Amino acid sequence: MTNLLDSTRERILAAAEELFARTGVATTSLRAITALARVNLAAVNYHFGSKDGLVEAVYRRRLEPLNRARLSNLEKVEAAAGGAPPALEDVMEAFIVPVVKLGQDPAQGGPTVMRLLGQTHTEAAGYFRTYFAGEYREVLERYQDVLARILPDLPPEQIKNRLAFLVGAMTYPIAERQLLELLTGEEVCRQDIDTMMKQLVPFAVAGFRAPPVSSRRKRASSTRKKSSSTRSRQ
Amino acid sequence: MTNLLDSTRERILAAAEELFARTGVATTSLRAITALARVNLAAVNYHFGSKDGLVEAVYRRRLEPLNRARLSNLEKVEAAAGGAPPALEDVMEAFIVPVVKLGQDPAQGGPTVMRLLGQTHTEAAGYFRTYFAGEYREVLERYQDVLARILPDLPPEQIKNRLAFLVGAMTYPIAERQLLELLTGEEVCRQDIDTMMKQLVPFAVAGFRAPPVSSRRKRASSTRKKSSSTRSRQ
DNA sequence: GTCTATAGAGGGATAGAC
DNA sequence: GTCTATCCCTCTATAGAC
Repeated sequence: MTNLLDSTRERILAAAEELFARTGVATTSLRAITALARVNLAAVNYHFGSKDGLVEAVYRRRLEPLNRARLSNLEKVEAAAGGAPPALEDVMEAFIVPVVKLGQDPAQGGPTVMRLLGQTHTEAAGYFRTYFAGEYREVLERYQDVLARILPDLPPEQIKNRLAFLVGAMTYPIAERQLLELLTGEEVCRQDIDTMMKQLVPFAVAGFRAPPVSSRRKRASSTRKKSSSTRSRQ
Repeated sequence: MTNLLDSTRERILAAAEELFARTGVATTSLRAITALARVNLAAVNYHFGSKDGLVEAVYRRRLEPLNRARLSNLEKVEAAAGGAPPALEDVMEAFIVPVVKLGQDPAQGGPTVMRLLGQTHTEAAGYFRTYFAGEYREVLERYQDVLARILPDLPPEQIKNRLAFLVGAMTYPIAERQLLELLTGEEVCRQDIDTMMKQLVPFAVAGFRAPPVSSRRKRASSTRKKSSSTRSRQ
């Protein structure tokens, strides 16, 4: 625990995070990392054992506080509600806001981290499924439980699915900001991620409040006329 | 155009798709691809020029029909509505259903393609931004226009953002099925992607119908009491 | 069009001096 | 803890025989 904020260890972590976020883990070499960090190549193996060890350290440094914040936020929301189910909007914010905070605070990584998080799921798969699954799973389970109390008519599987939708809706725009610039004409991304994530809250709240999908029939309830042409072609 | 479905070219495409989907483009070597395809290593460069050429061909083969279907579906929905704005649900289905179809039809790639699509945005970035941007951009713009007519009170930037949320909500669960298994206890993924995507429709419809977020204040309208504790910690 | 053989670059890791 | 030098591996791409 030699913690000069500028120690070799820290410089490596920062450089690796930067490059992983920019071009992905697989395409980033230790040579590129140590060059950017202005540190010797062998230092990575000394401090982290291997490239995999470094990758895990980079992700863990950000994911742990993120998930802790999500859990503690949820506890606070529940406490404030007494025994009653908390407001759905509060729960959504408890989940989403920690990501925004992470991206706003340069000390926690700032905007760079956001892209890193976006790559988490694709990239991380091979590297540290075990750690990742453990940490993340607890968060999802806790949120699932609370959501089940707020939305008693929504079957558990549909709660899980909608949580997956939420994670995707949050991750993708963060990760693919640059791509979205190309695709949508750049104004989208002039706004910061901050704004975007705040707009995600009402979107997600409304999505969760949508009526459950009945399992056998395909949405039979509404009174709209169905334009059958929609279904005819691939 | 030698089109025996089992030509060397096709075998390479199939093997590459399989491996890209499983472990990503960067970590998949031409050696692994040609071994799986039971084809000579040099064949890749003969048929596709380079690894990048192969990557582009693999993605293009799936993305082109997908986006064409989205556009033609949208046209049909608009035609069926006469001059009036079509139903929001029809538009969402026009966008989402082609992905489901793709995943259902083994001839179009089947379940494998779904993971490939999930990696599209992260992976594709470096390879063929140009092609990708052109093709995809048209789709997003057309949907944007229609959505703007359906939801005249929602500012264009918020329509764009919500489209990004939708793409993420669709992409992530598809791409990370295996990860979701670990995280949520496996029942989620016993259901097929088919079911999941159908559940995405009402989620997205409700999300788009959520009231616009006013730009200056942070959601001042609702009558709920706000538990300020949510905001206190990171 | 298909194959073998190999060039040539770049990767991760480590031994051993300091 | 830091550095140099190097080992050994895998990769993409290509030349040239068939």
